[in-house]
Amino acid sequence: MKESLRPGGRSARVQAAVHAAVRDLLRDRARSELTIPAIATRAGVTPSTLYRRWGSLQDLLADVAVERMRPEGDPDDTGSVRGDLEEWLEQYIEEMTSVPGRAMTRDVLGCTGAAPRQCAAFLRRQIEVIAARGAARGEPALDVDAVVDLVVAPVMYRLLFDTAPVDPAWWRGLLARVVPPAG
Amino acid sequence: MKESLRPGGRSARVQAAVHAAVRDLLRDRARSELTIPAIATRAGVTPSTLYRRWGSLQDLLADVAVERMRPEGDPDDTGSVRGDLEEWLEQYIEEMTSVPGRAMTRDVLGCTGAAPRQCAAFLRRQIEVIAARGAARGEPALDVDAVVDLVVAPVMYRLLFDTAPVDPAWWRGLLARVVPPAG
DNA sequence: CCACTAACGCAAAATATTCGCGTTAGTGGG
DNA sequence: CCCACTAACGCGAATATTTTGCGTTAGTGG
Repeated sequence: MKESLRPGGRSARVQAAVHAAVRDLLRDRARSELTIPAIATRAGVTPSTLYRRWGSLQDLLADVAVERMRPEGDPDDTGSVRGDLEEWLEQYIEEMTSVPGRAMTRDVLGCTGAAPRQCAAFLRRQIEVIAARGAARGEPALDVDAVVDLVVAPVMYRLLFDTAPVDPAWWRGLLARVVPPAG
Repeated sequence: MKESLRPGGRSARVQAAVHAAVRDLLRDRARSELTIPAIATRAGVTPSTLYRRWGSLQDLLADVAVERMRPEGDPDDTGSVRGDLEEWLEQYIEEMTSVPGRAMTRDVLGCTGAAPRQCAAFLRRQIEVIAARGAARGEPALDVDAVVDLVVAPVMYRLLFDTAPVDPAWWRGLLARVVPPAG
């Protein structure tokens, strides 16, 4: 994430070790035990390195969360825009409904940097890929803004402001408002 | 916020003093200077009181933010559901677009308690009031869920994930999807 | 191979957090 | 009104964390 002036060798190793340490501790230990000194010990570096490089635990967590939210590839191709969106949303919601998933989003929002914008960009990009594939197939144009505003945003709102699980019928209904069911 | 077992006298005074101290410091000082000891000094109490009662700075800030977001009264009555919503949204967005406004929402989301749910409840309640007034006037029923999902959620998404100002034409367009413009 | 310097390690100093214990002051019963 | 009870607070010691100065290490570019 950090556009380091010196991205090579040691810096990269330290960053990888720290990220791995955060992911490990985030899995094993309670959140209240997730402290900078603990992460530093696990990563084999001194705390001051983390303070200097990330500034605070919040910003470090946001950095790690952004990396975990970065898509590893394009959304699955199901043969139709509607199918692609449905598949992609289902996976996204499943990942983000879990307690650690919700925590990740909050970590992103709790930082001082550009993590939130980056995250939103990831989501939008995935939708754009789906839209582009649909266009190539000759399907009617997908309104990406509408998907963000009328589907992604309500889902995110639920995830952030409510602890209840997200009803599949509900978000499929949202999707149907933007993209008519295939077939 | 705290459903104290003993809400009277001293406890209430301490809470009021602490909330006031947070609001003051939040206005005067930079956010990085907003620390528990600083708040305690300003409020005239010892830090340990804050730690015992609120647990952490995050939870204290969330508590204060919830109080600031609690509506002070019903939305203005403009004579129509559409007008009420427009007026209410305009005020809400204006308040929340500012840097401290956005910070408030993030404070709410960064806590461990029920602040987010409480906040969402506030918003929903306001919309319900508008809906009830409309019903009493004989207007067509307002779908409160639709307002939350298709208007409030997208606005919140923008506020949280983007730093750009919110375009009035855009959110009025969202509103028009749910409530046709008043004739 | 060398000069340059970003990034790191280390340790001391400054701050923040936790905890035990005594005290204060709401609360409820007589 | 008075008293017993105890939640909530104050204080200070003990811990834990964050910050900072300075020497060292190791990428980077010539």
